[in-house]
Amino acid sequence: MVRKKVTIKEVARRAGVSISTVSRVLNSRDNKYIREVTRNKVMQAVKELNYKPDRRAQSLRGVATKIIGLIIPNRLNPYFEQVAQAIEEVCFDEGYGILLCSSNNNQKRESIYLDLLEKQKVDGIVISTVGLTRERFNELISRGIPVVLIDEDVPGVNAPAVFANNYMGGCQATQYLIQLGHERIAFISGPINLLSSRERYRGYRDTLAKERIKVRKELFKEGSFTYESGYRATWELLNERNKFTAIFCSNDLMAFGAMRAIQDKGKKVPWDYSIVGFDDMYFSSISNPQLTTVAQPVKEMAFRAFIALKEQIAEGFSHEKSHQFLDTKLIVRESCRSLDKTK
Amino acid sequence: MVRKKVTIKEVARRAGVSISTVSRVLNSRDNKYIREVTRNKVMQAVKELNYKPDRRAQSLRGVATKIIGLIIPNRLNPYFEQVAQAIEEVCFDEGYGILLCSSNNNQKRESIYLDLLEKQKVDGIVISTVGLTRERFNELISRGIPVVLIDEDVPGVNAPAVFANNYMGGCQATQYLIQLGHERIAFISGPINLLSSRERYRGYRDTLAKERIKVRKELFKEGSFTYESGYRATWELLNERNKFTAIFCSNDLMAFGAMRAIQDKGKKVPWDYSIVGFDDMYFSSISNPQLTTVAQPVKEMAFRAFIALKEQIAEGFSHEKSHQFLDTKLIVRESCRSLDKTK
DNA sequence: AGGTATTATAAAAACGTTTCCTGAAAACGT
DNA sequence: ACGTTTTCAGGAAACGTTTTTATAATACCT
Repeated sequence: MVRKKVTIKEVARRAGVSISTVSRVLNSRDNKYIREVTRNKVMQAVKELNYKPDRRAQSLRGVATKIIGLIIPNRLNPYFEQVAQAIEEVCFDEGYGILLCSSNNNQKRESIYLDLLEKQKVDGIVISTVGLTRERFNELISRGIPVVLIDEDVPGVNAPAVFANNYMGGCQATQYLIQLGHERIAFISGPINLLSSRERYRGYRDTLAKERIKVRKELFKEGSFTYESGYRATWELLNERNKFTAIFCSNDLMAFGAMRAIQDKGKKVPWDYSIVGFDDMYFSSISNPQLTTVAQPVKEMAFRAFIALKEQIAEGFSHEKSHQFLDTKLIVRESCRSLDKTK
Repeated sequence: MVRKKVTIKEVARRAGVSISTVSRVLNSRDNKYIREVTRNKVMQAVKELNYKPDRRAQSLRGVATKIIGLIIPNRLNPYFEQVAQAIEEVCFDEGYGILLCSSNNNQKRESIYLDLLEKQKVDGIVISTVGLTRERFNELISRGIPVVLIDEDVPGVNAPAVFANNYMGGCQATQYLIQLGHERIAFISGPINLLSSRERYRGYRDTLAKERIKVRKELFKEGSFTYESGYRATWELLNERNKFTAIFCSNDLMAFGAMRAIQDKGKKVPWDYSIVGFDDMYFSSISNPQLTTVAQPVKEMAFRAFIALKEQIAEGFSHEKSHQFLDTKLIVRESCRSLDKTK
């Protein structure tokens, strides 16, 4: 039952022609030097045998692997799924496969995956890191592997990077809340070792300051981008009986945790507390209530990341550091209400 | 800046030893025929050069690729994400990489991905198909590629398969609803061309019949496993003014659509209508209300699928058809209520 | 000391491609 | 008829490994 593997040699034999001829027919750049009849014989044989060139062998000879590696921090967070999906979409069109790796927010694991991708000789890597060092990346890059950073920056890395303008998003959410009449706005942050977290927070602070609202540190909680951490942070906030009317959560998952905590306390969103999230993952549009949130331009990010990667692959690693910040956008849905009495 | 690629040859030269010696040291099965001092020299060189064997070259010589392909229908449905995550988990431990492909419920695309995986010479494929033919799979298998079916069966395919006992799940959900006092239970199905859909429906019918409750065909709707289709089906149900008190949705995503439709009609879950879903995806536990649903043993399925794949890889394709049905489990949460007056 | 095991290393073949180099045949110009 | 291009196809090297085979060096036996 184990049929013989069909190689280019088989094809050649069947077509009564040499290996090199088969190859030349297939990589038909210059098939002007091939007789129509030969071409047909070969194609015929290829078809009959259902021959598919072995990518490993091809790539050994220097052709691209047509695989890229994608490393994301977390599968449970649908936001990264969206990133992955978007990247897959653009890869599919170009015949690229994706070696998908989720680091589970674990640096060790991320590093192991990096090794795996290197061994597999992927054409390039796009990564949303959870905090690997500049050195680790530059080392990789110096070994000739194209890398592009997405979503999370690592200052000093010699690679293009594309992310959402997290600062802008922080501003937008805060501004919106203020505009609705909120002044006591709690902030639940992501891990502060991540630049993206800090940027969102900076947006929040600056906007508050701009509007001459005091930044209260008792209204700040650090979470870890998980549902549970959002729940916990909100629960604490609620128990500490600090006065606040709104929470700005650094991502949607935590926002859901916050909503649940509020509900478990017998309060209602948005009547008692307004919530805004960050990411705009799919569930934010179908949850109850639907979540007002800051959307990241995921598709655009994925597209740009892929382009940047291809550029590097093609140009033999020019590695000019090009950072691209993409605009975020506030998506107003149901989880916030206006405090304006007149309304 | 483009440093020379480090190959086994470099290592050999640096260690002052032949290529074969390096290889033998590394694949140290029989390194009893290697002098301690040589071993050290080689290891030293490997370390200094940070040498990592090229997987393409290795696998050309017959070693495993250490990549498996995973094809799922749909990225938007977190259920499949969970499957993917579970499989990734077991792969990671064994050093396998996963080429993740989502077919987007498109057979053409699924087939293209199958080709891609074949070209990449993955060690095996686990696939949740959206309806490719028996022939397509058997052809693939006859070419020596281990395949295991997961989640959705294709009768007549010469490969092991593992899925949840969908029939059982259908029974459990229906039984539960009946037990709560519901008799008019609507059913929103997945695509009926999928066996898993039909099995769930069969469970529903049989349970109704067993309890001597009439199966009303006006309470049946076919959806497509998407949120939108669940919304639409429910909306129709509601507009047709058929009397019913509960809906059994063939997956959670449609259940969310149903809940929204009900809410948009000004009704409440579970007060006006009880809902039960199928899959138990992550969001079902954090939604509002939390969804009562039939859980599939995703981790167990993934584990078994991987084991089955490895067996095939190791045993050179025995291909005895081994179907494994795993038990489903009803997870009671907040989306159903009892109609029992006394309660 | 001479022969044979044993141990340690190197050389070479193979995996499936692509591509460079070479050469034959046809076409062309005179 | 002969030389020169042009068109077509095959041979062989190369990619980076592993593995088989061969060879060299040592140890062991008598």
